[in-house]
Amino acid sequence: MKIATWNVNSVRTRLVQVTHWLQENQVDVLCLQETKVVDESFPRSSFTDLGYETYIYGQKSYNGVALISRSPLSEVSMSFGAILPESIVGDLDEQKRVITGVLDGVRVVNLYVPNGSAIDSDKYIYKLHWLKVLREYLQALLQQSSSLLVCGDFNIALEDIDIHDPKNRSKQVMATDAEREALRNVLSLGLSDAFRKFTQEGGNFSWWDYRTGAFRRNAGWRIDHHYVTPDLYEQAVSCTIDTTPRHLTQPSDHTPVVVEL
DNA sequence: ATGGCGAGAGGATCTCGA
Repeated sequence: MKIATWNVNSVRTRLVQVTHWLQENQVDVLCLQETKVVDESFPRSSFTDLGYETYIYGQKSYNGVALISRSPLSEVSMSFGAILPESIVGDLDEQKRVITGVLDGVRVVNLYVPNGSAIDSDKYIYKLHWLKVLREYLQALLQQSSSLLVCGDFNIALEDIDIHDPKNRSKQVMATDAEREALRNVLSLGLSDAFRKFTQEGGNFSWWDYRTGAFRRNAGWRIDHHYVTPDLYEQAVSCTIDTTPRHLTQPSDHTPVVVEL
């Protein structure tokens, strides 16, 4: 089973690139983030024409996630509120960032973690709170299923080797101690980084800033991840970053990460 | 040290991303 995660930065702008990639890379589930489109306007037929099922959860202009699956998924749900009580979720579901479904006994969770903007901003506080609620959400899912694959754009580089230039990282959003601690607290549920089963070296990134020629310089960050429970970690046979789409003209600033179980 | 680029909304120039 192959699962891919890709923040496409607008599914409509990237539609040709995404469908082409899907034809070249026969993944079972493609997890999209930042689709940036309401459900009524999601380009479903481009995917159904290729034989894929679409499960979408979008909003106007911002955020939005989708599962593109070769086989029908079961137990599909969107939002924290589908699993957790309103008293815990509060208003977090106003931003569409969570979708999940089950394929062959594996629960796939597709996340678009908040960016956080800047330290000391309200959005940074929001991000840390969101990660606390994420832990509750995943804990609830783990009570239903022991095989969990949590992937997406986490907007966090967990280790210094996940950043091209880690100096000053303590002041940089996506790399602060508080963000890393919040993510490690999530992973303490029993989730491990599938990519690090196979690759220990730095210099492997999944996002490069559009500005300053960051991709040419490989000045990137590894912030798109596949975190899996021990059974799936054992089953994983590869986890790779496909930089091919990032070379295209008018690319997303992220590139796909693929895990094979 | 700062800003760089790109997308959406809307119809000039904002906000937002990371």
